[in-house]
Amino acid sequence: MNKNTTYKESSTTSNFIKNIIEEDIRTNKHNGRIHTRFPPEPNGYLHIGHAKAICLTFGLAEEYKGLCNLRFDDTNPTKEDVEYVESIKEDIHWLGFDWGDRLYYASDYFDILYEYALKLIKDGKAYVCDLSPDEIREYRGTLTKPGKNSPYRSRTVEENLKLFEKMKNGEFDNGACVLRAKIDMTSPNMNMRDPIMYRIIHAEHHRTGDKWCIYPSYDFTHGQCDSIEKITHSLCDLGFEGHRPLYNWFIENLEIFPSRQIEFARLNLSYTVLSKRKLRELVEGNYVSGWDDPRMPTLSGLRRRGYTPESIKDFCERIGMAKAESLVDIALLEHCLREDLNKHAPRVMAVLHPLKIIIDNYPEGKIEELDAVNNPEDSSMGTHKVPFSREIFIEQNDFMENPPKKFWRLSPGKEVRLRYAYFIKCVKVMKDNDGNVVELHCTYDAKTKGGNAPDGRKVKATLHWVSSKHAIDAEVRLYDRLFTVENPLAEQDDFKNYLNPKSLEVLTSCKLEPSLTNAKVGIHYQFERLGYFCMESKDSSNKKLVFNRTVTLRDQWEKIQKAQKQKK
RNA sequence: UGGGGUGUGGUCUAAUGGUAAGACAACAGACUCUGGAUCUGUCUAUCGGGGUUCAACUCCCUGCACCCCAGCCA
Repeated sequence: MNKNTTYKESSTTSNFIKNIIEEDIRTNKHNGRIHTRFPPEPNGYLHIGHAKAICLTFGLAEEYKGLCNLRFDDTNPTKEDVEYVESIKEDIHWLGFDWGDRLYYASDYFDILYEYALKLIKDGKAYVCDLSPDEIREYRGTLTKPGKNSPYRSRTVEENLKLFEKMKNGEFDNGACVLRAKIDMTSPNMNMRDPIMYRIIHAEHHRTGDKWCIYPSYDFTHGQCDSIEKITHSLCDLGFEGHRPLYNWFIENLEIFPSRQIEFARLNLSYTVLSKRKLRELVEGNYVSGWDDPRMPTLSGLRRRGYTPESIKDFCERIGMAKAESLVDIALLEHCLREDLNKHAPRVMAVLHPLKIIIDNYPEGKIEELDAVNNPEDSSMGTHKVPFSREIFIEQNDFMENPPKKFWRLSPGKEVRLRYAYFIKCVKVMKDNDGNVVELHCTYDAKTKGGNAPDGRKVKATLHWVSSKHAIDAEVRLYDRLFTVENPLAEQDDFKNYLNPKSLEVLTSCKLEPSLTNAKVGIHYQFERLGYFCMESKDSSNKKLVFNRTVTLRDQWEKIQKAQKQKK
């Protein structure tokens, strides 16, 4: 069996990057070695768009028995912070990937980069330019007009060497001059018009402290770091397509290991934004509670919301990998989540909008312990007990005094099943002075214990419930999509105008079945008939239980209702 | 109007000259002690126009549309 066949068997869907890799393996490029890297800048939190890149780079390494490095791209001390380094590491681990002993920083290579710069200067391929930022922009030309050479372009090697030395030694102020590559000011590719290699920034770096006051630009850093680490396939987003000629130029002129840059389309997700800048705007403007607000598409937000790493990885696999820009339906993410949670989440009963029921013919003071299945998808998860008594809560919307067509739940005179308990029939509706239903009186059929009638009669609906005397109180936070429109950034005005005002609804008088006393952060529950929920990791306490709704269950009834409304 | 990219059902992705496939969504039905899950079925696609070929999503020509590039950000 050849290698090719092996890989085809282990891979799921193919994509253009895997095709390239398999061709490289076939032709024995780099002796068949595959080495990728994930290169975040530590200036913000990772989001699900990064998860796509993480799954790609780490996933490819796993699939082709290669390696993937984690390398922080920390070339701009004014924008980066250690806080972000830690969160990024945590998020990658949470997703289930590991970089082993290959944790690197671009700043690890500042000395080598400096030597590289010296080499280009000595080869007459780089020069110190004293033009001001404005002048540089002016000399660069425009998209349709070629640029013109800087008057400093023809400085001698010796002069450049001396000036660059002075730059390094801190003899100039910020912005006084820069080191530029001498390429071609008339290139139709703006990136090749003598790009900046080094700029002066008198600032403390989170790793190198005050050792440097000149810092290499992205272009003069990234490819060389890839090369130093012998990265074979350097994957980045489409935004860097135009930088590839420059990436290659530095590698060729420095005569170093030829890493290959390949670009793919970044992820866009409907009803949210995936841009660090925009997310930061939401955080700093207090539109959300922080980077890890459960409504945020950040990995920390999704984690707190109750998303599982498995569901996110599955999603990243299913969206595929291509160069066409696209907007993925968030429904796919939710599908992956439900699929995972359905298989693994234990079922419990909770009433979010309680309506009290008194079962008139059930003995006062009597308590029964009923068996409830933990997960119908997985019998090995066993059962647990739920207490039943004369007074219970059901969901307010499980009762309607004047039910429309297809409403199968409780209404006056109608019989329904209480999950795992009995059939009950509504005999009386109690209202307050305003006509609101405040309490129901029902009767139960003792022969239907466990939920089946010996005479074989059927009921159309099964309701979840909680015994009022045993219920535990909790706050439940219901989340909905962050924005009201599919693509907030495509709107004419500010994307923040499309924030969903109902993205968070807090319910304070919810009733949970008593087994939830033992709930823990990190366990995902299904509240039957409602959705998947998890304990709030920051705000929940013994005094005040707080749960987050991760995602609702699919709801046919909601669809029917919408259809009925539209008919009217 | 310089350069670099991208166009496949409503959405995302396959097919690398040989039956246009899968997933999500939608719709219909079956089943169900969750109106969940599961199962079955249905709908809808190669940007346009030429050409090469027995055969084109694929190759050629030509239009069109959309995206990216003029930071001392990455």
